Amino acid sequence: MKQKITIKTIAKELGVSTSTVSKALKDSHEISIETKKKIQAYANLYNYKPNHLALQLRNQKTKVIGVILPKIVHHFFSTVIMGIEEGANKKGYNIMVCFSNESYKKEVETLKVLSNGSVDGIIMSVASETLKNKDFNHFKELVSEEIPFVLFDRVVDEILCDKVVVDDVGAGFKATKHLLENGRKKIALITTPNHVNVGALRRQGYEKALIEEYIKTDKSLIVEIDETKDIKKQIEKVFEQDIDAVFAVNEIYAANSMRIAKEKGLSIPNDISIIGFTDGLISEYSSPSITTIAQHGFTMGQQAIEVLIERIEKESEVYKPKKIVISSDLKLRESTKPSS
Amino acid sequence: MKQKITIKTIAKELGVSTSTVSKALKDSHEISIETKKKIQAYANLYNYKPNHLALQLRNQKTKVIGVILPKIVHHFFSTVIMGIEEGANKKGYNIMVCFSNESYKKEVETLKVLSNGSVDGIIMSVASETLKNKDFNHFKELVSEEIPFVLFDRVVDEILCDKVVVDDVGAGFKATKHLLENGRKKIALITTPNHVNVGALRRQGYEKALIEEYIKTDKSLIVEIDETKDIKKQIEKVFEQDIDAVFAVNEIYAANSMRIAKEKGLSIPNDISIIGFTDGLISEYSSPSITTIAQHGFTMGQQAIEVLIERIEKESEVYKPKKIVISSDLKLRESTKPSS
DNA sequence: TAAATTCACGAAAACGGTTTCGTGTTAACA
DNA sequence: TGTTAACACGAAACCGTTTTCGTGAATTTA
Repeated sequence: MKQKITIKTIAKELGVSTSTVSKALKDSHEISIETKKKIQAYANLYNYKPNHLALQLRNQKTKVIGVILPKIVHHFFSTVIMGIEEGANKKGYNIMVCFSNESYKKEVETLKVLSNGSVDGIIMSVASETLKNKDFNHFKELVSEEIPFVLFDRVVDEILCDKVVVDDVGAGFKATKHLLENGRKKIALITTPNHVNVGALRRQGYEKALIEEYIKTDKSLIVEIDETKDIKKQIEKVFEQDIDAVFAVNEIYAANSMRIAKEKGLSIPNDISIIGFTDGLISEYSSPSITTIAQHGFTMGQQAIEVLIERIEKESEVYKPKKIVISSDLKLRESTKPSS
Repeated sequence: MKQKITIKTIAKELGVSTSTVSKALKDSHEISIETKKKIQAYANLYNYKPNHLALQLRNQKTKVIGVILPKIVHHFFSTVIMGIEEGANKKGYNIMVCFSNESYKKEVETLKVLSNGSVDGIIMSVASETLKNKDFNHFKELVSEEIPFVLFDRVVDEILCDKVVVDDVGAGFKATKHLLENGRKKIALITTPNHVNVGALRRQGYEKALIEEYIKTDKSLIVEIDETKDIKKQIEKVFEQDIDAVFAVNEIYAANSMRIAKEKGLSIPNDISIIGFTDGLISEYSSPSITTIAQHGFTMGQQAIEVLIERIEKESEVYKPKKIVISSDLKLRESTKPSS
């Protein structure tokens, strides 16, 4: 890289001190107009840009927010990023995005890198492996260092920090209720293993809705997908039973379910109804289009960055962690019949 | 944030100089074993972490790569990010991701922020508005400052920097050829406005394939989508003509085309064949699934970060910009008949 | 025993800025 | 004419770290 022009260069070249240059560039009243003009002209000519690193070191802040996501090729998470980025930019922050790839080890490493002063605060969603291990020491350490820190979507309750989540229980309830109102009785649930808490919560909502209708949960209707194996095959099993609806906790499971239903010659939504989660492109563009729970990722991102920046900029106050719950909506499409 | 422990604190507390502490922590032979033990124990106890900002300032490098994308809620771009991130991490770099949101102004601003020393190099894909304006001064400036810089996918030829692109002409040719081999004659092309160069190149491939079969390009079969308006409506127009195939330059256009075809009662791939671009989830999960050109975003990301880091780390060499062309594959699925 | 080495550590500069606190010169005032 | 205030600028400290170059004491060598 080309040698950058610094305040020192300007000072030497113009025969003044660095303080004078610094003040002149800030248009300080301490400096005479001629000197300012001369310095500013020179700076402009050589395209002087203040070195951010030096400023960061002096100000003890970076104006950068670290974001750690389990994955990115994923509609929900990329929407959240958008929300975070928009909010961050508005307040003059940039974001540094990293991925854990659902791995505990990578999550720990990434967190270590980010927490050494590279960022002013961190927003993250927990890797599934971490949720499974239940090893949260890296989070505890972060909290004890008092680094501003917010968790979203996949959060861990025992960590005292700000959190932004969707009302997963409510969403699961809404989805199931809608199917019941369609007259469905044998509703399959395609979900994640129970350690992924959002999956567990959506399941609670599912069960709650069934109980309200005096239907006993039938464990054989519940499939916990192991993502390391063939997803479609796992879902196919539940189709061997006599089911009339599917509630899938994400788009991929919903899309797979629909494909299986079609292959079995079932008509959607006449013979079987399908509801997904995450209002992504698959749900929108498949045919029939899929009724889903819209998670409002963008809003989540916005909320997360908002509380984080507040935490960063008003670090005086007593620390009382906030939990923000974003409500989710049922987005009706063609894969379910409208409730009667 | 809690007051961080620094080398100075340790030095003062232990009654030695900062140089001694620094050396002790690096296990230098200059320091006696007892002193080293004492210092290391203390550092460990108080969980000392070297301040990255100070290191960056001293070393004049950040080990951070800036990435600017036009958008993120997009299968191709998020795949590229994955590739970049993986490659960067391997070499000890982190990535700072920003978005231009297809806006010229935001692109310029973001570039300015990143080029003040916050990053060691930049990878980006150009915003569509910039391509339309044809105002590339911000890139020229970057190049003149000799900041390592690579463009991918949406590149601009006149800028002298490393580039990673897919063989768009070849891809367009392949797709069209495949349709022709299926016996299709009236192939609609759903593309972007011509200023988006990837669109223009794919169109060249399309035209080339037609010429080889002595078919004259029929302008009425080509739709240049204006994304600020309703996409579906624009595509519907071309369906008023008697067409037997659609080549869409991205997933969304392909999905929309399929939906329209279905609504018109056309059977896919019997009455009409459809080919998309970008091998994303929509193509995979729609039914029928969509034959597409796979762009290998992950590979592109890997290649981009590889040449960038090479540029950063061997800045001695003479600057001879590289252009890496990634070949793309036709991924056959249900929306076209296999070639006979 | 004098000279040369080795050892263990510290002082200071450097990275690129900002900011506080002088200070010498000139102009205004009494 | 002496005092004061305003003006325009510079010296130096600071942010946290690394690294070069000393340096005094202890040890080895001649």
